[in-house]
Amino acid sequence: MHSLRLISPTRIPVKNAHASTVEALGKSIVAGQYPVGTSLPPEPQLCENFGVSRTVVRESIKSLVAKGLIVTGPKLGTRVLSEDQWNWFDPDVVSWLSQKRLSADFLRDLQELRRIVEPAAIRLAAERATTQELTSIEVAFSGMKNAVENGGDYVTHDLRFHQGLLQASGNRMLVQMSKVLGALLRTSFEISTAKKNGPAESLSMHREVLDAVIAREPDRAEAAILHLIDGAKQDIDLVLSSRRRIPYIGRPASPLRAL
Amino acid sequence: MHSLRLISPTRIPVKNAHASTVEALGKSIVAGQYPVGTSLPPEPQLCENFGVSRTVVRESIKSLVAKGLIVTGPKLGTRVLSEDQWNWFDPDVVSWLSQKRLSADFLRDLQELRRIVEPAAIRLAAERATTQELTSIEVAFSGMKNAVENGGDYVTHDLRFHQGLLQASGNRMLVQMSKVLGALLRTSFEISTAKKNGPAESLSMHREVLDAVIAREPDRAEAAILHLIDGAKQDIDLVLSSRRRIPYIGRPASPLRAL
DNA sequence: GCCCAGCCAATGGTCATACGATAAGAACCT
DNA sequence: AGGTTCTTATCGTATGACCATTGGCTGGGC
Repeated sequence: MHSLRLISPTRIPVKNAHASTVEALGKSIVAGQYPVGTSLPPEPQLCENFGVSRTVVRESIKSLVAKGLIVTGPKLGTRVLSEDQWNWFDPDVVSWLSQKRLSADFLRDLQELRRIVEPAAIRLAAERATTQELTSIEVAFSGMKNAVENGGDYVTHDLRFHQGLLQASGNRMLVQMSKVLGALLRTSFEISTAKKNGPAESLSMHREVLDAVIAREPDRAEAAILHLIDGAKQDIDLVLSSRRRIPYIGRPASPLRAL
Repeated sequence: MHSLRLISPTRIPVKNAHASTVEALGKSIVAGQYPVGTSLPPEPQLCENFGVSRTVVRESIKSLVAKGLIVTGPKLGTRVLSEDQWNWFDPDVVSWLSQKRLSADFLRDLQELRRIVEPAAIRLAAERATTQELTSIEVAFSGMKNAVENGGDYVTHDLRFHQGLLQASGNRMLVQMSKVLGALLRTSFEISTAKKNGPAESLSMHREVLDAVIAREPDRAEAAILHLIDGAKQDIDLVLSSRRRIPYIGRPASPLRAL
């Protein structure tokens, strides 16, 4: 049995039993493999499915309980809770959702949230951002600019830019949200990046946002970010309407690439 | 055996080993008993402290890991993560925070979040609330009114009122947030309720909010809720400034009662 | 004296087994 | 048919053993 473990040549994908079990179970649940209200297979069955001991299965289940996905109890088994009980701000849950169930609903909710949170956050940032935080955002912008001019990973720097803004709001709740919004941002960035001149076009808008924050002008900063957000919304809506439903998509890295 | 169940008037205190261990550990951590970066006592020690088996301790730890409070590793021990890694939207974490560490920072962040989220949510609610959702809010309002006139639990109905509004926004993220904002709402309600005529005064403001939503007038609804929120903020600020620091408070049910 | 390599032990990670506790559903009695 | 008891599947808890990882110690070499 031990020899099996040595077979895998790559080092990274080998996560410990607990982590991979949590991920596998979590993804199956958010993907809808076990409908809400039904029970997962009993523990011994799961042990067999995943090839791990009951200890690992149980600890994994406890992790998912902590994230609000399921409840457990003697005789009632491991029940999937209704979606509004899930912890929609847990980074893992959101990550699984955006990988396994990138539905129009989910994107709409996220888009709406972004339009609420980011403008408010940027107002705060324009008032309280430290020079250090501003520098960090400036660096992200340079990365974006460089990616446009010389080619490179635009999306990553774009993400850093927006997360830097939320960070600069100085509100821990908003910072936490940046982790969640990352899922949406990545998706919308990939859509708009796919458009011709997408990055080049958005680059100037980002510059405007950053300038306004540096100038400590909340109103201007808010207007600029709204401009950016609504542009992204248009891109997403366009894609969503062209395909009636986008229920389940498997590709982790770039879920909407196919569109 | 059945008779035993009838004895206890309160349902809560009887919890299983896992739940109470998670709660005890979680509260100690958010209370700052184990400073960020340090390690908790090793598992055998915790077993002894809580009088449970290693199984329970380990599963509890996994739950806290899932909430972002700690990380574990061989030889590392169980390390407390920095606060910005915590899941600030986990209902348990927020509940522990508001019970064990009701700091001015925490209240300020929550207050800020509320002022961002609730007005936006109410705009959405004014546009999309179903008659059923409106009825549920109306019921909550009746409860508040009744509490003012005949005495009773004002705060609970006040909470239902606001959570009903977020629910009516039709956005799952905002609904999730209502669970978190509950912590702030409860606190601020208790402060303003303590004021003379507090409830009576706020009752008419709530009426105004609800009327605007029913009339489907987002602008009016937003203005009304802002009025309400800023009133609450004043109350909180007043209390906070009268006492320079409110670092740690133990009373779970009504943390600021003493003020 | 300083630095690096290699060993060591502390601690979490995993496994196996046994038994207790609970509640859904069946069987039973009235 | 209705309620009550019983059965039993399933999770909850406990125990003991061993594996795996990693920080720190130890010792040797430069």
